[in-house]
Amino acid sequence: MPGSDSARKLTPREFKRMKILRAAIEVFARDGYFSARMTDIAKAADVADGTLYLYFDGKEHLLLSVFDDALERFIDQLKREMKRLDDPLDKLKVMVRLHLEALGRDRALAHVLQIETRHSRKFMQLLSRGKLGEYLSLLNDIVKEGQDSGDFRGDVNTGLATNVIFGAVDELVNRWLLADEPGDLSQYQGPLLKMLCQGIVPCEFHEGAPG
Amino acid sequence: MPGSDSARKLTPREFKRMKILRAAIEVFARDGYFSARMTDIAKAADVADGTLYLYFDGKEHLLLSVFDDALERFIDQLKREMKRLDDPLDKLKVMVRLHLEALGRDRALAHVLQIETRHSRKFMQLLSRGKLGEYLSLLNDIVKEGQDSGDFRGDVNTGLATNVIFGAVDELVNRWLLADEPGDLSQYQGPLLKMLCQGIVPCEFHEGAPG
DNA sequence: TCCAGATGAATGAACGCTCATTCATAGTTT
DNA sequence: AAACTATGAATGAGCGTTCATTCATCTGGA
Repeated sequence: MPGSDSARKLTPREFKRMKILRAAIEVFARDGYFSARMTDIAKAADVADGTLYLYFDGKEHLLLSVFDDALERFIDQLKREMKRLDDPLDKLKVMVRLHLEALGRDRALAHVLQIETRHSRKFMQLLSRGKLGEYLSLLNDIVKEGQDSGDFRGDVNTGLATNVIFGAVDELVNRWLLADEPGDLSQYQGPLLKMLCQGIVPCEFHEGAPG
Repeated sequence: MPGSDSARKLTPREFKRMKILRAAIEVFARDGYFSARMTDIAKAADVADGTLYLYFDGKEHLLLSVFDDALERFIDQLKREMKRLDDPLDKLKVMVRLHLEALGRDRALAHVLQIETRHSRKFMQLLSRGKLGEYLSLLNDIVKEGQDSGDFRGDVNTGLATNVIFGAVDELVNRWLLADEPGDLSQYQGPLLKMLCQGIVPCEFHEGAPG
């Protein structure tokens, strides 16, 4: 179901573009970027091979478009939700929830975002400086805000904290992708946040910097 | 420098095998698995194309061998170090330190392990059930031991905690791989552990489960 | 309403290039 | 000279991309 995203009617061209993107997601997820064949994507989109090139510049551009399209949607949603909230911890909760929900809802997309777009360093760098960078920057802002307000510890490096949070969520999604019997991804939201907030060592044992 | 790993002399055959593995690491890291050409690996190993097939069953087997070889070495070292220690927190520290040091020492290897071996789900599943699974299992044991002894919180799911720790380390390595000006990877060991142990929220704010 | 002509989106067979792999030959050791 | 190891040019399958052709739709004159 392509359905209702921004509640606006799609032109025939936009509709076909989306059909191709959707097909690309399925095929990239099933076969992997390099093994996936343009012919198969065309077949899945119910479109001729050549048509792909009327909508996208080539295979690589198609993959990039999948990524950009998905992240743009997600970031827009995120920004909208953030406006309603003040408490940094609430913001963090919502961010993690949306992240897990968005990917939990669409395994194929999750696979493409998590695995297929990480092939070459060059490619990753492109992504990092684009939409992914924007996403990380949003997360970083939340952490910073929490530290400034005293809701979060001030004695951990902001960038490192951002890194740990993102890494934890990211890895959780990865493990869910590899699991034989997946279950609901967003069920981990609560426990994950608890661990990120409180750490693994009970308070009474906390000392200065370890190591 | 291939150098002194198990302090044993290598047969000529073992030596050439290692030379090929090393070359494969460099070329896979530089070009990515799919773009890398066997010819280039042969050239880098100073060996003819056909020779590769006297030592490995093909391109995919070569990538898998890089992974297995590196992880086997690492796991052996880890097990040796663990024997000397009792305190779970010390074990965790050492594990994180060795992880960061091993990859920090060899960027090309890090790149192959982090990026190139994650291409297809099928491939990842193979890895997860092999050496990578063994590594995760070691980490899981440490967390479990700490929880049983009361050194770590018992109220977080063991698997999830393992996941968060691994995800955090893994993502840290990823960001280091993408950085323009890398710096020393193991410098983050202390801060990373601190954050994993204490979380991001000060003790006085801790409550029951969030969400 | 009907039709001739114009438009450009869609098609898919064919092209051309890129490698992974092979194997006939050459070299080296015992 | 036999047995083992290495070589690297040749092979051929696979696949991204192109482009000559088709076809559905639109236009406007009768």
